[in-house]
Amino acid sequence: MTTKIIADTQAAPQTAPTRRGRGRPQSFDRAQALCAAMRLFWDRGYDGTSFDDLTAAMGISASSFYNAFGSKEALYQEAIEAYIKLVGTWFFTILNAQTDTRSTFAHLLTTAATEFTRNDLPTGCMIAAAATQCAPTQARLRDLLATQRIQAETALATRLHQGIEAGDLPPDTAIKALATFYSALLRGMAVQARDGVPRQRLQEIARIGMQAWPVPA
Amino acid sequence: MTTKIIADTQAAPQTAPTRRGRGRPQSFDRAQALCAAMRLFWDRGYDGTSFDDLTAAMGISASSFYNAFGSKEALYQEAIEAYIKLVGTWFFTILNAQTDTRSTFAHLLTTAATEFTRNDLPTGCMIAAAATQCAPTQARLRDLLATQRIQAETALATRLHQGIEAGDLPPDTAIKALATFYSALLRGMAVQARDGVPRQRLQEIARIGMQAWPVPA
DNA sequence: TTATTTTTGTAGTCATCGCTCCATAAATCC
DNA sequence: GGATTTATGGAGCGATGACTACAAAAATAA
Repeated sequence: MTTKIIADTQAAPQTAPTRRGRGRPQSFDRAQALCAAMRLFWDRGYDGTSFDDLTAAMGISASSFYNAFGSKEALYQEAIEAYIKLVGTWFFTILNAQTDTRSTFAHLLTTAATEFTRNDLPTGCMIAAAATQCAPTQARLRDLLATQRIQAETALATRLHQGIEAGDLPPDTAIKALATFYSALLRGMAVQARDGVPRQRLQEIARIGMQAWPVPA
Repeated sequence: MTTKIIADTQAAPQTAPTRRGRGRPQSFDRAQALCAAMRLFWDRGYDGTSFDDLTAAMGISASSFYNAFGSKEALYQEAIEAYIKLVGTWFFTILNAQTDTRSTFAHLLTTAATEFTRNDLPTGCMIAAAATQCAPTQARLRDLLATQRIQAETALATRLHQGIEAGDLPPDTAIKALATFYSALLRGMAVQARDGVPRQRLQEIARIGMQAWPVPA
């Protein structure tokens, strides 16, 4: 149901320009199948999602799966990208909005509280705490996730830097530390959300988190 | 090496009163084997740790394994308990120390920064972000971990309540919210630690986290 | 129509998973 | 010593994991 919400709104334009090649046409909507896989990975993690789970949720056979996505790991990578592009839009939208830095971060935290507790999607964040503990054979996966987390944190730091340039923040603000702090808080909120903490309590975390905002000297 | 540090210091007294029963005696140190399993689970998670990994690290055979621990899941539960008892001591020690509430929480955060980045143990926390994404068949495990996380948060709330009674905190302090906030922050710090964030940066998070401490009205 | 290209359905394959069976070893109790 | 009890070693089991082989199907190109 909600797979459709995302797939329809965002993937439709991608589905349209499907070049009609030479062979037999695909019998399924690739974007929709990817979205179903994303939701499954999001909810159960990489190890917790079996091949059969995936093909069942995507509604395709094993051969179609490998023909279209290559491998379980490749699909996971695509699912992460899809998550960032389709679900994580709010994060980058807020960071790029034309508001003062403090308001931007306040908005980021409160929106995280609502986004992490949507009832039409799995709770929490697909990336925030994923693959932090895994087998050595899955080092590639762990590094992939860690890299995504670092990128999000870097985006926070970049926005703080812009804040200094705009005069929103004192020039001697410890940007990196502040970015790491809010990054950690967001990840913690994601874990809470997965444990079933209700939206209102996450909003409280957001409120208190903004108390740590640096005061002008 | 560090397995011994923990096993020797804490498990020795437990090893001593091993009742010499009737049958053939165990050929291995149960506490030490449990500690080895704990470290493995801590580093790789439940799914990421295979049965063969465990028996190899514990230095025992499959039959000894099942005779002594019952099953992989039962061992994991024991490993969690051992973690709390052996590794997580600092948490409860600090909460029970006779200092003012603010200093207690500051100490908690800075100690977390150091404990999460010990070089003789896996980084981060074994419980903080474990099993938040897993298969439906592992619901028992996920609930176990979530319960442990809730208990830690409850311990924080209890300490805050004592702070009000001691006059450290205003009576109208939002205890639950504050506990949830610091709980989330600690979990986020644990994820950072597993991503390789150095101790100094975690200390920065701790410092900023204390800026959110409620100011007396 | 025929050839070519790509996808699909079905039926497997091979490795690993957690776990078990059972005869034997090593202790205590009588 | 003999009986009893508990632990160990070694071989193997059934289920599930991700993945593959191959022929048939469905499109386009010549």
